[in-house]
Amino acid sequence: MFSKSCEYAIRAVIFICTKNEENKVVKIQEIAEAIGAPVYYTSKILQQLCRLKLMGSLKGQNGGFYMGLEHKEIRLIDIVQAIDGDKIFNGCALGLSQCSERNPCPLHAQFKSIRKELKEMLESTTILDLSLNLLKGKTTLKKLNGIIK
Amino acid sequence: MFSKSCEYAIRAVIFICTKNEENKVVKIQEIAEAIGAPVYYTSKILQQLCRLKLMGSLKGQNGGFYMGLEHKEIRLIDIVQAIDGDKIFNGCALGLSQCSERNPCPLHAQFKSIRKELKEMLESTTILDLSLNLLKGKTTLKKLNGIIK
DNA sequence: TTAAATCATGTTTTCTAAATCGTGTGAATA
DNA sequence: TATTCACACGATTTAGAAAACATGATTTAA
Ligand code: FES
Ligand code: FES
Repeated sequence: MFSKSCEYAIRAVIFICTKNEENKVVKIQEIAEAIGAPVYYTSKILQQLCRLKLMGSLKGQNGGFYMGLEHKEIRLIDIVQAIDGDKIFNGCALGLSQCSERNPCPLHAQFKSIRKELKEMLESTTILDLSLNLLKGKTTLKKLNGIIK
Repeated sequence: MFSKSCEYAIRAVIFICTKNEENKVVKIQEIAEAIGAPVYYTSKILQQLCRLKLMGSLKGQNGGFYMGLEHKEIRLIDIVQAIDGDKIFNGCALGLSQCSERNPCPLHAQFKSIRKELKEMLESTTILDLSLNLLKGKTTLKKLNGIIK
């Protein structure tokens, strides 16, 4: 569904968003630990999001990543598009070079409604929503035993 | 969504099914050409399906692959599970080691309904259905220009 | 009976996503 | 101003999926 990079990205922004309640920046070490992802790899992904202004960063001592007021409206679809592009929206379910109404693959009709539902979900869900549930302890970013792999 | 192997598998079985109308076995060369996939790779995938009795094969001259009466009821879900396992049904959207109701990730609730719809689609769709539409020319397994990539 | 055709199987190579490394740059603080 | 901390960025390495190869086994037809 999503690439590994995209999964890490989503997990990371949700986590950072929970910390932002306290108006703090979060160090990459802490982020990576919290979401169970490789440190260097995670930092690469977050830098990409920073370039696209989907989040912010501060260098130097007391530096880190943050999601401020200007990022409160970021939605899942923004993260997914930033990392995975829009292949999940216009890619063919059977791998034809492109999905088209004009030349549909045998699965096109059935796939269409699923993709629509997925898209609507990604468009309507904000990172903030997800982070609030995480704060309330309703959801988790790690398995209880701590192993994510 | 699906692995490349799985995409090839689905395209192949649909194609073979159309030929079965004429009660013929189809050579791997013809199959690979028709679905725009690498010959050796495709044969490996089909052999896997044969072992699981999801299709049949004949060796020797005039040999090839076929889908007979005993395979008329094969559904998309059978192919997908044979090749990709059931990670698309019990894998977590955010890559946690496992999807669970007990310890849901932040996307679990939203993802659940989409996965349900996908599963129902795969369960209810037979390869035969898809092949009939292909025969009628309503759908295609290749882009018109022949390039699938 | 022999040769050609075709699937079966194990091994090797290639390609790309994923992960790591090394060095640079900016900011805080002493 | 010097030192240290933390992100930025390009380059490299690793791992696993995808693709190709080589050889074996089985059937048909000449
Ligand atoms: S053409 Fe395959 S999903 Fe649209
Ligand atoms: S726990 Fe992530 S989708 Fe169910």
